[in-house]
Amino acid sequence: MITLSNQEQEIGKTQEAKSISPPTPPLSSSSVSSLSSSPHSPSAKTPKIDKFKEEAYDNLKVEAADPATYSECDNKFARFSNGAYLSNANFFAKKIFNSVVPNNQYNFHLSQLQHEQNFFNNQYHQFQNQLNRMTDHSFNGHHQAHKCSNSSSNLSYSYEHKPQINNYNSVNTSTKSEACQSSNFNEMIPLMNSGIQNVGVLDVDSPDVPLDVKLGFNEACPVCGDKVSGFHYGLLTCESCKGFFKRTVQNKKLYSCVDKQQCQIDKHQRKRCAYCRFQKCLQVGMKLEAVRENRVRGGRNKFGPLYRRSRALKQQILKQQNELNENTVAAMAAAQTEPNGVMMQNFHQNPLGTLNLNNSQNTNLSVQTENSKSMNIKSEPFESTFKSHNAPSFLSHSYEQNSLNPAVVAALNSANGHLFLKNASDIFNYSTMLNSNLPNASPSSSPTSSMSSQSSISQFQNLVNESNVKSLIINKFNNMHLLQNLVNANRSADKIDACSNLMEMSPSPTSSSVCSLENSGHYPNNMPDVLQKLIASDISYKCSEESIIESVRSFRVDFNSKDIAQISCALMEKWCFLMVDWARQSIYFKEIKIDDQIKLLKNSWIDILLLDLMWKQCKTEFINYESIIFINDQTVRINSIKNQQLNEIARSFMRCVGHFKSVNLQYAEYLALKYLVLFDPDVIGMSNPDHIEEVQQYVSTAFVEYTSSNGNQEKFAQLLLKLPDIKLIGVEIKQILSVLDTESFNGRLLEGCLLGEMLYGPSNIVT
DNA sequence: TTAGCCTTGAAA
DNA sequence: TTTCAAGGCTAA
Repeated sequence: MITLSNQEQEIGKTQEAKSISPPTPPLSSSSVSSLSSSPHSPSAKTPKIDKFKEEAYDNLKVEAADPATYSECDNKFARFSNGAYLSNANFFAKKIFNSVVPNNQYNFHLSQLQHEQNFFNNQYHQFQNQLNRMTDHSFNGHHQAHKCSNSSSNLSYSYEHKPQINNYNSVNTSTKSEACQSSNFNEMIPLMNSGIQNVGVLDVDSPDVPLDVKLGFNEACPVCGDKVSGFHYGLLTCESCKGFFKRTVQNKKLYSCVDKQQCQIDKHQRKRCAYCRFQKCLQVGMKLEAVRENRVRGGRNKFGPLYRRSRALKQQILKQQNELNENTVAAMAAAQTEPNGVMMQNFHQNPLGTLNLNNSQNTNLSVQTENSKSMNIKSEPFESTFKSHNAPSFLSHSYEQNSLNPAVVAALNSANGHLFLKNASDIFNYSTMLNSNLPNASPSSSPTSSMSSQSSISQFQNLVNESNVKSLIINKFNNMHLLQNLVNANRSADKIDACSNLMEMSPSPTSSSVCSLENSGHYPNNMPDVLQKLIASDISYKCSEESIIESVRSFRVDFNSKDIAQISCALMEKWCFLMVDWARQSIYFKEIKIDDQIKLLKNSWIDILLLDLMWKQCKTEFINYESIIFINDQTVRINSIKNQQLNEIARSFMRCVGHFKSVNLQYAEYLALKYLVLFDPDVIGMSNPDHIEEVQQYVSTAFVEYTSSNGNQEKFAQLLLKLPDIKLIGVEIKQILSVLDTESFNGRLLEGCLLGEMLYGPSNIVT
């Protein structure tokens, strides 16, 4: 039993930082402490913030499900005997989200710890950012003075039997400007890029190719860019970052940044700020739990499957690069025979890369893993990918033991939305202003509608109050300069014609109908240029999609089958490829750098899949909310899903669908939602986040303009409010996949798969 | 404190 | 037996 009393909180609060001067003063901007958390007392902060924090700390009580398994707990991490950690960020987040667990006692099943941690860390990061913004805006810079140490003082609790301080607070400010060259990101390049950007001339089988090149060890360290020396603490890093990470964790070091926690970390400047360096280590995915508490030397750790998967991917990539190179050479040779280089151009647009899914052509890749097992990847039939596993029944195994994640329920039911109402109402105001300024504003923007607008504000705020998470995500769109963009927006009149309402009159446009719309060039006369472009870009994908869907029709999802895990993952794998293929040919997206594409997709893949599936339901004229139509056109009754967690997810999913139906979600709006989800400028490590934000603004501006001009000024906000729900469903699904893979398949279910790479790559912490 | 090299030892 | 990711050592 671990109880945090007020007295103990005070212990944590009053301990003073012990700063040690760095060895090279001119370079150093960090101080280090091995004991304390914060040089600033809480009283130095603003009353409002303190009050909020007190509420968050109040009555915090943590109870391990099985005290015997609990081995260590300090002020930042509870460490359990199985090596799992639960950070105080999670405790904090649970409190913030007003956990539904009775009596504020949190019971943790060890198997859930790590999966919950990812979710809560993300929520915590977002909350911390909100807190910073709120403080910055509301208290005129008071917070700024303590910003670097605030992350320590926020969470300085201690526990009764081990009151030592150990701060691994992973709060971080997005370092948008620096290129984050994650090895795992690089791994995906050939998976998605069948163009010629990454062509390398490499004979994998040649004895002349050094082993390090074969295994990808010639890559840059994701932390500092130095040469990678091997897998260390979860991913490929250089020797120095390995050592730095080890020293920091083993010696429980505390760092602080004297600047803005945004120091650039590269090979030459990595010594300058230990705080930012360690934050970056965590950010790119180095694993605290890989540092051994007992310092036992030698042997291997539990990340074997992760490393195996990474290696298998590298092997696959090298092979693909090789094949791609052959294709490129062939295409270039062919292009030389064409007077105008037409073939080369076509190759760019629709290359016959190894993973081209624009048609139903099957691509078989045989990958030799390190243990010499031959593995079929991205091939058809998909059963072959998973056939070797004797899986226990999906329904009868681990998931039956796990109830719906209480934290997710808590997040949904949180009553703390008032903290962010300002942001939400800002969006509403934007929407209203836009509407009133539109040249073809709808009647609802007339003076008589202002009162209804006021009541709508209340309604809108009530909606926002439903969930903290909703507000957090809404806030991501808050800073978009919608009005300014609207003013600048080009609304081309030349594409408007009398057949304008054709698309809107079709609540369920089929691929063929959409194609015909595109071919005829007819769009609703109030449809902004940007949305027209989104549709036009989507057309080619949708036209080819039918053949792909046809190829997955053979998958029959039976929740009572013992092979449900394999089949479901195979279907999702295929679906992922479809989605990646869609993104690759999408306007705006195809123009950005491959590395950035990868990061964006890894950040939003599950949300995009969900939006696609929701749209599939919406297209159904007579929708049955008791059934879900899968991507393979199979209809599954929700009642037939006996697993409670999956059943709940399915119902949450259909509630979103119901909402979309009720507001009459249109094709263009569905596309706009996908783009808003995909183009997230807060994804860490983007080479040009400003451009991503710019695209997001284009789309959101057009979105607002369009819905407003259709007389529904609230629709944009209403649709936006569903994104957090979709995000949460995605989190749950990813959690299920992850637990299933690790617990039932020892990490082999998704090994070497795109799905696995999407799931397990370093998290893109959204700030 | 850093970072390159060495030793260790469980898993493959 | 080999591999390789841990921790240890130590010159800078």
